Amino acid sequence: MSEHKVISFDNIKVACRNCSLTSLCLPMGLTPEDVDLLDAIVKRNRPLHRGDHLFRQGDKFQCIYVVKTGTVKTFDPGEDGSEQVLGFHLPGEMIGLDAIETGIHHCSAKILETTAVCEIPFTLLEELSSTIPSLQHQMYRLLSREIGHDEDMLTLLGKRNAEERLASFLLSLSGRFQRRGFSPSDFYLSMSRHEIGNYLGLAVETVSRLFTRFQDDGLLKVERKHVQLVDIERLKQIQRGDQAGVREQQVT
Amino acid sequence: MSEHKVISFDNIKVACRNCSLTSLCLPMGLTPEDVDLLDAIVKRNRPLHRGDHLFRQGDKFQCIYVVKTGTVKTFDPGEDGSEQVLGFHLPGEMIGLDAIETGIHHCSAKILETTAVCEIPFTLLEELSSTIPSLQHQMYRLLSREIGHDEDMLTLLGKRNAEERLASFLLSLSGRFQRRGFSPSDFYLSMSRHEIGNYLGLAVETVSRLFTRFQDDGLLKVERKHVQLVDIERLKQIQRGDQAGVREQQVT
DNA sequence: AGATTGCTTTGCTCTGGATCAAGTTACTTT
DNA sequence: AAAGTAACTTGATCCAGAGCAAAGCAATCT
Repeated sequence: MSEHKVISFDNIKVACRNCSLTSLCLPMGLTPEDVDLLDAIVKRNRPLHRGDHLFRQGDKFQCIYVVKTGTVKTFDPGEDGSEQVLGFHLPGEMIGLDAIETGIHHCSAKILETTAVCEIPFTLLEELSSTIPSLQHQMYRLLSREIGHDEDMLTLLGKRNAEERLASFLLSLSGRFQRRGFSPSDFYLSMSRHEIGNYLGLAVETVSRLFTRFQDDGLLKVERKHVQLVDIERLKQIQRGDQAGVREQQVT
Repeated sequence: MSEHKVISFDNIKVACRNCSLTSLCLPMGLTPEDVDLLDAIVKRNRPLHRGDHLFRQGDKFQCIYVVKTGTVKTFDPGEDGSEQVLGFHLPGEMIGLDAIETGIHHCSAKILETTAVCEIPFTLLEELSSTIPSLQHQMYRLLSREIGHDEDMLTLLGKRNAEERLASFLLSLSGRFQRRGFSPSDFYLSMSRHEIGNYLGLAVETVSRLFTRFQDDGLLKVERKHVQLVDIERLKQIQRGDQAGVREQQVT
């Protein structure tokens, strides 16, 4: 019964230069000719479905992936199966950069909702980047950004409490949606409470309780996967640990 | 009274090709000629002293640094001064990769003990790397390694308990010392208990207590900064959460 | 030598979140 | 529609590790 009748992406001949993600994943300063060269090595595949693996830890590293639509989660499965979620990847975000060093995928990547990805053979990308300085530059920037982002996460896990972590998480999503032209205050979560907790180093129950509490305090509205951020300012205060946090006591 | 009479490194004309760190920081597959080119852009400075800043968060990013001798700690000072230690860098390790993206240093770097560093102007390195494919490749690998390492830290902070974290930390140092030709089981800590705790997301007191407990259990000997790992095997068990942990109960 | 300062250790108490244990609600499948 | 299953919520309890306070020790200064 694969009569899914999904929109086939095969016939969509949108080159990189026309891709709506250009400003997110492509180097600024590439000439149209350069973009065509890059475009030529990018493979566009049929959409993947929830639960599919983009790759698994231990797989040979061949390609860098860029999310076009949908969401992908990356995680370290752990010897004993005690999965650690490493990230949730939205359209325009790259996946697989941690595999360059060893040539073996260091984490696994799983589709959270119907997703289309671009696939870029790394060897070709690398060759191309040595002939196009601005592409090389962009690659360095992307890798560097990833490092910076991971460092932010280290601070989150090392220093922030549960409230601050969830607030940060929601604000991060909010900002990323906004940059993609979606509402920063009204969106759907494509990951489960369990996955959020895992990502933030919290138990599912804690995440659930915090959602309830944030809602009771008028910071947001949640219903299942649907979130509406009502008071972003106060969420930002919580994020930076601005004392008082939720349950703002009336300061006399 | 700058009559420090420190060993001047100015007259040490050790080129990269002769540097003992070659296998750690230089690309495999660079021809001797390539190494000379790289060598030409590397600046070698006089040693820095405990407490000196290599750079501060917010500084303009100009150079990548490589530790030659000594130890450097990187950290995010945090708005409110609630420092988060991001890493301890031993000889052969690179610093500053997270600044490429924005051109502004994302974290600060401080010297923990008298340290010599090589300074590589990034713009020159970047240019050079586009003419030497194997150098470019090595740069990608180094950046990727950093990402992989940060991801490992995320798992450490997100999933491991205090014992597992300290064991991991000690084993990481042990391995890195070994690769540099030093004893893997007998070394000095150049960072304080406070800094270790901060790095591992633990309170100083917890770190101190764990050292005591590990010692009581015959895993290691500590005296101030001096550590001797006595039972590395058991430390590895603890690291991977191999149940029983310390206080191995007699299993009848 | 004695005093000052800054780590580090140790004991005691407290708490944020984990864990355990039921429910509850929403999808799927039949 | 009923039944099953997976995700989520909520309540109750517990505990690893934080925080506080007070020594203990080294290293430096006077």
